[in-house]
Amino acid sequence: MKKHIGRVLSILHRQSQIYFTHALKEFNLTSAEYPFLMYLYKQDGITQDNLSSYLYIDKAATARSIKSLEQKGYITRSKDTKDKRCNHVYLTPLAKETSEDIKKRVFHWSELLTEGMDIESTDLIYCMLETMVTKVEQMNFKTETED
Amino acid sequence: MKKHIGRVLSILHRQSQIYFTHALKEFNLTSAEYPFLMYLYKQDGITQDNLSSYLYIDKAATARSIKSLEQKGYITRSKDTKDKRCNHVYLTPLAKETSEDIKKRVFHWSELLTEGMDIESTDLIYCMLETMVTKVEQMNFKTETED
DNA sequence: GTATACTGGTTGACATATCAACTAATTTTC
DNA sequence: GAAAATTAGTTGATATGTCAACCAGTATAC
Repeated sequence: MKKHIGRVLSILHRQSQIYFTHALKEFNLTSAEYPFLMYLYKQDGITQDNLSSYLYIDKAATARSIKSLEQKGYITRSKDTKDKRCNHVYLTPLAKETSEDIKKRVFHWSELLTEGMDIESTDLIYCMLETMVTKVEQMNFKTETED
Repeated sequence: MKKHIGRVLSILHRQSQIYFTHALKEFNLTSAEYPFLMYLYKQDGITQDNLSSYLYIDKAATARSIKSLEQKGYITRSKDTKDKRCNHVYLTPLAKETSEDIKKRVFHWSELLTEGMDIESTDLIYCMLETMVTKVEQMNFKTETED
């Protein structure tokens, strides 16, 4: 019996968007914006390009989300003094103050999904999903699938 | 160390959209449309509502994808004779002729992701992802998260 | 040093999905 | 059986993301 992993991955993605839309509403954040904040909590001051690469999000989408986060007061931007093409993105006090509450909501989603599962299984699944991501990184569909 | 499963699920979802956009281009199918065909291959003649429920896709999105599949000649629709609200969706000869080739492309994506993993692990991950989907099914964020 | 290629970021066009409002058909309630 | 509630499907507004084209700045080639 062949398995089709795409269906479940799509469902979990769509449902997570719905969850975050509601869970982050009180912070005036959307499901598209929070991933950038989450990475900035680990690496404040990185460039938009770094954010795009880490999240595998198109640089156009990154530009728009970062712009929105700036307007909402969560981040500021400043050009690199040496390489004037680069925008460095920094967390504002607002972002820092609310970080624990925001993170709590974000991790809650993972907890909901893995609730009741034993720790070995959840570790394994995280590990395997990460492996899949690194595999995807090495692919190049646009040319490969032209057969 | 807290884990955030959302990031990897999002990445895999977005990358799969990119893969399917290219892999199904020669069939004139999009990443949004193929999931409906996949389910119809198992259950020809079901209603749009059934498709929405199975795929956890909003009925509005289903309506638009089904309309597009109809225009492309992959499916036909007919109203239920007893319950005139329901649209039954049927595969056309075109859909049936191309089914094996389409399925091959779809399963190829799963194979790429799980390549090199042992069968016990992939079985487990499918099982756990399915479990997560059933969990999501029982949630109701819209009200729950209003705390 | 100038021409060429590449890189980071922005913008416009388009695809995909959700939500809300609506219609039409059906079911429930009384 | 008429009013009210529910259900299947459609449409409009909006959010998210990709791709392509573009600009400006940087790096490479000669």
